[in-house]
Amino acid sequence: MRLHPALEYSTRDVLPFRSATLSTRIVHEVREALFAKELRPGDFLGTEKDLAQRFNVSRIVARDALRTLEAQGIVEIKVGSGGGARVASGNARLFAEALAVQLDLTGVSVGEIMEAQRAIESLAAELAAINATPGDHARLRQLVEEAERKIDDVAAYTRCSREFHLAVAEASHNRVLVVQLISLQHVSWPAHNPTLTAEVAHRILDVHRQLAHLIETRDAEGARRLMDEHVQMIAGRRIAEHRGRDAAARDCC
Amino acid sequence: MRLHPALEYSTRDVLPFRSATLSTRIVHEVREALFAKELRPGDFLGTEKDLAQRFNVSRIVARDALRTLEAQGIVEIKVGSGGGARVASGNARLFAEALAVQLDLTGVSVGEIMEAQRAIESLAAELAAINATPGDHARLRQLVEEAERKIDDVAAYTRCSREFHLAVAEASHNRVLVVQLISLQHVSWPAHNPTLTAEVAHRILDVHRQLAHLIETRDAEGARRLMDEHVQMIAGRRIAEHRGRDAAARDCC
DNA sequence: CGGGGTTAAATATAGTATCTTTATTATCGT
DNA sequence: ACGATAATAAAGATACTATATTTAACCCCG
Repeated sequence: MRLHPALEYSTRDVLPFRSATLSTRIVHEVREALFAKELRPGDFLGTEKDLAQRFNVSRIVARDALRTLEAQGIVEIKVGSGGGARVASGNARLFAEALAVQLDLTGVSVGEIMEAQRAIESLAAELAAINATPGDHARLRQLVEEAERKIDDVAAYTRCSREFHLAVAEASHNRVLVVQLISLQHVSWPAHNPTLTAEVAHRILDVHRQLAHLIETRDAEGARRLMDEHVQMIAGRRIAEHRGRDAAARDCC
Repeated sequence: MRLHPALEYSTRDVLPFRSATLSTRIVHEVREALFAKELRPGDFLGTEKDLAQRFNVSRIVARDALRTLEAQGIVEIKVGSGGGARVASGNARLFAEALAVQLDLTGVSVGEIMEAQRAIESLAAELAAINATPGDHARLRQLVEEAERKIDDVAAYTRCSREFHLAVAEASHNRVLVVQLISLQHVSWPAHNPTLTAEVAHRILDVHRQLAHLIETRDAEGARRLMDEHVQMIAGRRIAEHRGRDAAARDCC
């Protein structure tokens, strides 16, 4: 099978000094080729054996490089005939998890996350009012109705609410905002929603309905302001929940 | 060397079905332990051999898992006596590159990136006006002065400008905003700045000076508005540059 | 002679085992 | 306290077996 031309002559530049390990060199070359547009999603990178020969290393090294590239979402690996490594297309979920891990390791507070989320979602609402298509409008209405039906099932209602926020971001037609919101939700959104009372649920539903309406009537400034306010309310609840959880942990442990 | 207790009994739950590969199972268990706060930065995970024994697999599998965890920034690996895998602390650079790759693979436009950057930086300026310490104020002033000295050296001036924007984000004392800005700059900031004229450079410097002043006088609303306007101006320039580059590519190829 | 489904061969990763080399740290002796 | 030495652990190489997947050959049937 023919290899992608971007890697044809990659061994010509003999390594000046080994930048730590052999596999990192391979990883770097592939990444650079990607940024230089010499590689595009779907391109065939080669098999373990191919890469090993091309870079004049053992298969272990090639394998290490592929593991790293795979973990970074740069390549997809398939086994069997016709298999091997191919350049992946974007994968928001993978990236969202990477951010979640980093935020966890950095030890950021809920407050910091919610502040960022406010910025992202306010802009998303503003742009949604400008860019949303009739299809987006329908989806937002549909999600509001679904949440209304599920208002007594806390878990389902919470999931539905999260979907609504994501749908607003998607209606903005800005994929950066979508990716960023997914990753922040991954960290900030509660799996169970212990402090959700019926009254709060109704208030949230009402805001969502208004948001859908403002977006449909293309009131960008109104949508922005309402979303801003709404996320601040959510932030307050999350921070309070978090303080409660910490207190509970102190009590029981 | 003692292993971290979070991994002591991880083999008790026999695998119900192999979720694709053995190494992914190890990766998942470590990640879950991380999110469950059973593992914290600095904790010792074990050596390749340790992990292999613990999960009852060969060293290659353990190694695959460690390569993946390393690529995701979850662990750091050291060779030699006393070496092995340890849980890493946050690494913004690593994450920024991950976002850059994903945005590249997804094929997002410069416009989308700059919109998101506007949201992030406006909020950063607002929060900087509220949270900045005297040390932050000094750093901002210093960067403005440095840029003033380097105004004739395009590359140095561009670098300095970027530093200023990052310093504002750091002055917000919100680490999420810092991480997000680093990653967006990684994609949007030009290495060379071909359309930067002396007049534009002076105008930018002036805005930076005003921003530093508004942050120092704790005018949150003013800082926010000025930054918003400023990033919109930058966005316009980047988009124009990009169109120019595309046109040039069409002409020469 | 043509089509469709089954089987077999080819291919490539997943995983195992054992080895050498190299980098780093810990230890021990002076 | 310092320097040589031993111990440790990853980096890398080699040669396997097992398993999954696709391609292609084949056979049967219409």
